[in-house]
Amino acid sequence: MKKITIGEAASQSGVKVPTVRYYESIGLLVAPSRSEGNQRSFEPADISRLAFIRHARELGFEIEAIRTLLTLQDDPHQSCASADAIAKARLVEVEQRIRSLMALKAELETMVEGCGHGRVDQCRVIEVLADHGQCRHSHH
Amino acid sequence: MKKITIGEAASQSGVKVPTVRYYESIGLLVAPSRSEGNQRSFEPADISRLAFIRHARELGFEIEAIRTLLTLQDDPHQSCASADAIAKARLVEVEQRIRSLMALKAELETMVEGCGHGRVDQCRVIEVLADHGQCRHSHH
DNA sequence: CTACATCCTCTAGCGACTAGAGGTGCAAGA
DNA sequence: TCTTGCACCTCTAGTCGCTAGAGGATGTAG
Repeated sequence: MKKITIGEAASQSGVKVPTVRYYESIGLLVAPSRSEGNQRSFEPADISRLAFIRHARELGFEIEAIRTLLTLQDDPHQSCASADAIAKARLVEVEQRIRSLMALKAELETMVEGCGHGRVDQCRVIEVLADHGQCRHSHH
Repeated sequence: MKKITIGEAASQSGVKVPTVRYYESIGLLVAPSRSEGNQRSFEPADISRLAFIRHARELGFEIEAIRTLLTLQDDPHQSCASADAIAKARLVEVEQRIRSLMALKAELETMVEGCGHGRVDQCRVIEVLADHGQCRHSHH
């Protein structure tokens, strides 16, 4: 077996070197074997696992959710109901976040459009911030 | 003058009590006078300031941006160009975040729809996570 | 053999709070 | 007046998911 250094594992998976060590430290990655000089020696499966983690992080899953997803992946005979539930929960979160950000966007646009670029005492940005009652959406 | 306790200031501004103390500790709020028994005694202007901060935080402005906005508010004769720039920058951030979340949403929907609710080895959720190449959008 | 990149561990820091310990102040009811 | 009990005080440490830096060891190319 060829030895994969942490640097190679990092560049191949797209996870940074300190982050790889961090994932090992929190038990998301099984501690790899070491070389004579105490350097980590990864295997191809570790790189897949790192790529999995990275992708899940990019999709906004939390570390604990990823931990669950990884244990599911490790035992392919289990029902995928948990994986499904985690993904669905994440979808709901994302949808809520989008709605909330759309409301924010509308608010910010009003602020920016209304700004006459004059002095602060006529500035709509400051004014709206100071008075929530001027918002069109009350629930952000 | 009537004395406003931290609890009243908190409930009237919608900022939590420990958060009010936190804002004072980082200098976002001028330290209020104290009662004989060393308890904070706020004034109405402090409540407006807290409400301003809260509103700005809800709109996603960072503390340092809020610090700038507050100094602008304190001096109404200044140009509001800075306030305008801060709000515009925040608007751009929000727009980017929305685009990114829309891509995520699409990805998550594909995952969830494709899940046959069977066993993990056929689960599309796990499969897509393991292989970024299956994504429709490469740039999340 | 000498550079120099990469690796190692460990601690501390980021932002914006939040939680808890351990103690004091104050107002209202018995 | 006393007591109950909530609200207040300070201080430290924890949250999440890394990231940065110190100070030293290892590995490789010329």
